[in-house]
Amino acid sequence: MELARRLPYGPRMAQSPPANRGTYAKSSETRSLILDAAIVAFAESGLEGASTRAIAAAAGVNQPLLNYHFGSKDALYLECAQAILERFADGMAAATAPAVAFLAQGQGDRATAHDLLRQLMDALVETLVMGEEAALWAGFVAREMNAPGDAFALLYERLWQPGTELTAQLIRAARGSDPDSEDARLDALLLIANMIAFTSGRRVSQAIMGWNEIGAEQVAAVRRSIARQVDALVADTSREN
Amino acid sequence: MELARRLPYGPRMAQSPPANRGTYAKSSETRSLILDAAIVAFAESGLEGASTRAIAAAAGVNQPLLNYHFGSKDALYLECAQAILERFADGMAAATAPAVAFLAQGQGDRATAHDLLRQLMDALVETLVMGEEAALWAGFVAREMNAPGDAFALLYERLWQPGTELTAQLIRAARGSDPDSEDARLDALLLIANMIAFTSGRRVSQAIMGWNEIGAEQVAAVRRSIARQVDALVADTSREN
DNA sequence: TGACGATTTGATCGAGTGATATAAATTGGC
DNA sequence: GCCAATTTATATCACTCGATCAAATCGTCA
Repeated sequence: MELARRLPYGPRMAQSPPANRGTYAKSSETRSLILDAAIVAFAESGLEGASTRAIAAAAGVNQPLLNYHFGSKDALYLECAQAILERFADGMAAATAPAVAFLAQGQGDRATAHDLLRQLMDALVETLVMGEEAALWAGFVAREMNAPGDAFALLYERLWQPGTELTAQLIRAARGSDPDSEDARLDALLLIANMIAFTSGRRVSQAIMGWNEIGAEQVAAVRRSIARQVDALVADTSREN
Repeated sequence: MELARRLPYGPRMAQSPPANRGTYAKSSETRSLILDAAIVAFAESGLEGASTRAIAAAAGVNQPLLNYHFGSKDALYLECAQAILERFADGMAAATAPAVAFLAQGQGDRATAHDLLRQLMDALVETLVMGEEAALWAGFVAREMNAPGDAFALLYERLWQPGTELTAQLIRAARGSDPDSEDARLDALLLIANMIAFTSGRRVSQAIMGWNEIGAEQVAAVRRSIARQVDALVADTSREN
């Protein structure tokens, strides 16, 4: 896990010739072509279900090119995970940055924390439920969560852990409760888990709701339901049952 | 889908000798041995990831025996889905039966509906979060939800659709709201989605909560959090935002 | 333009897959 | 004990898989 951060492209260098890649213009273009196709394939079929030949065909290139550029199928899979992490973080930056800044400055008033929490969840719904390619990312992430593979440690450290921690701290700040409260962490987990209904469970949920598409109207409905949960979560300052 | 119900063992009969199986006692025993091993293997590795040789080895039998009993790998996979459905339904019967009876008798008071809803969710948490083999079922179901395969239609008709419908009707009854309310269905979906945090997401959640095990104490915490959600859900009778 | 390395290709290797065939051994109900 | 159902052992088929290699192509720079 720590090794993965220090040597993100490590395994490939060890066995492949391209030491100074990027000199040629077309090379990096082909690389991202393969990467995009691989993300789709891995998200839809998993590491074992997606064949390198199918990925190559989808990318419009030859099969040995995958190993030339990425060293191995496993290394390509890892780079897909990293690319997904980066793209997701970019899409959420507008909502996470203010929240992080707020928490960093120590004590703030509870109303602001409540607002930031609601905005964070709104952004999450907007990104995951509305965005089309985010549905692919969710498929990838859901597989790795269900059956841990090579990318599990990476996703845990850079996605699940910081995501739930940020949410939990906002909940605590909005409640004005103990900053070590374990309840807030559990509530954050369950709150975020709601998203799965419309990410990896999109097909099922869409069928059950009878929605032909998931457009602005549907996203608004989901957002309302989540917002109501957030309000109930924060309002409940007495934590004994 | 309709065909699947009328001919649950159809595809096998067409190509395999055992027309009158079940005559011998040991035969059915071996069958369930294979079935149990297959459920574990499919849940952990998926349809493509689990090989028939590995399943046979885990069951302690020969590989050709799988096809002798089930006709094909796909048919075995389908029977696993059916077995999971039955076992899950058995485990939930104590909670679903009163709810179904209550709803069948037309109008009941809202407090009773609220109670039944809470008991239904309690049973769901108890079965899915506490039960060990339920974690396997969840892995199987999560895969099929994320990437629909041969068992999708079966799971939809016998698990997701009736499950969310029952929950939604209880929510409506507890609220005293319009029995056609779309909001209740959406709320039911998100409520049930919470479970995923501790089924297919069990590993992640356990690490984040810092729980060494998921025992009675942990299940109680989850149950409290869910119960609070149910209360907030029902209390909110004004449905405009 | 020619040279040389980076990139891309076609062909192939060994391993593993699901399914089937065959023959023999074992089992259990009648 | 008969006889069919079940199980084992072994071998094989046709196929797909990831990975590798030599050769062809491409792009940059001398």
